[in-house]
Amino acid sequence: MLVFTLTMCKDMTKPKRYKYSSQRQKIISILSGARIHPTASMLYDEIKKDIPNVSMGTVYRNLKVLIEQGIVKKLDFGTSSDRFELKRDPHHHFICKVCEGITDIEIPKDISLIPKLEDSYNFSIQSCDMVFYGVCENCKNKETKENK
Amino acid sequence: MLVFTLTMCKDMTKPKRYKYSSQRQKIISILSGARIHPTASMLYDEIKKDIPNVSMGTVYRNLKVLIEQGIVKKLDFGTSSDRFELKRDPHHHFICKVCEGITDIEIPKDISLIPKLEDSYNFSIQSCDMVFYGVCENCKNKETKENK
DNA sequence: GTTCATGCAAATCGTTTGCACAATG
DNA sequence: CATTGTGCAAACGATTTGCATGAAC
Repeated sequence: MLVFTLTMCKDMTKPKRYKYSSQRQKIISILSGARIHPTASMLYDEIKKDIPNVSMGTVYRNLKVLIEQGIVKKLDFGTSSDRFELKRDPHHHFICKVCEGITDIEIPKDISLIPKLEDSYNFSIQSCDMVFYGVCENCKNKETKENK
Repeated sequence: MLVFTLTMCKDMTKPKRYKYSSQRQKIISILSGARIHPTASMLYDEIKKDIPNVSMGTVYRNLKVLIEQGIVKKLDFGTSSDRFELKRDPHHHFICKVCEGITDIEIPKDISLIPKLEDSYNFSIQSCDMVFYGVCENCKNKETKENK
C-alpha cells in the first residue's frame, strides 16, 4: 500500500509537514484501485463506507493537499463537478457522449505537437491537456444493433 | 452586423423560434469584436454600458441559447468561472501561467492525431479540446530581463 | 394574442472556510 | 506540546430558476 506522508517543500522559510491521516490514505487507496476519475462526492460516498462520519470538507481539504504534493490531478471536463485522478505518466481523456464514460488515452510518442507549436508561436509549453469527445466502442456496437 | 434569430431545430414536434433581443445581439457583437474569451460577468459589465439594467440571469440565459444554436462555445480551463467564445473553425487554447492570458492556437493541419487514435482505440471521435499551459512570449522576455 | 425574453430576487450546487476539538509526531 | 487534521455548519461564488411583466412577431 502506498503511503505518502512527507513532501518536498518549495517555501523553506516555513516547512510544511504532512501528518498521516486515515481519511487521506483512503483517498489514495480508492484512486489507486482502478483508472477511475471520481468526483469529490463519489469519493465521499466511498470513504463513508469505512469512515462513516467523514465530511465533505475533509475530502476537499485532502484533495487539495494531494494536489499540492503532486499526487493527484484535478480534471476539468466542463461537467458541474470536478473529477480527480492519481497523477500518472502524461495521458489524456476520451469522453463518450452516449454513456459519459471516461477512458484514458495514451498519445503515441511519435506524435508530438509540442515542439512544432513552441516553434510557431514562440511559447514555452509546459503541459497539455487533451479531451476527446465521441462514441466509445461499446456504444457504437449498441447503436449498430438498434439500427438493424 | 451578424444577426441570428432563427435556428435549425432538432425536435420538430415542438419547433422553437428565437426572437430578436438587443441583449442577445449585444453578446454576439461583443464576442465578434476580437478573439476574446470573457467570463459571464465580463460580458455583463460590457453589456451594462449599453443596457444599464441588464441582469446576470439574462446573460446566462442568452449564453445558453447561443450555445444551443451552436453560435457560442463554453470553455473550461479549470478556473472558477467559465469562459465563452464565438464558435469558429476548430482551434485550441494556450494559457500563460504567468499573465493568465489566453491565446488561440491553430493546430497545423498536417498533424492530425484523430485518425490514429480512432484506429488504436476503436472509438469514433467527434471533437477534441486541447489546452496548452506554459509561458507566453511576452512573459518569457520579461523573465529574461529580470534575471539579467 | 401567443410565444419568447427580461429583470429581479431567491434558490441551488459545488466548493471553501472558521472554529473548537482530536490525532499525529 | 506544537502542529496538522477533523467534523460540523456556515459562508461563498458561480450559475440557475420562478415569477410577474415586457417585447417580438
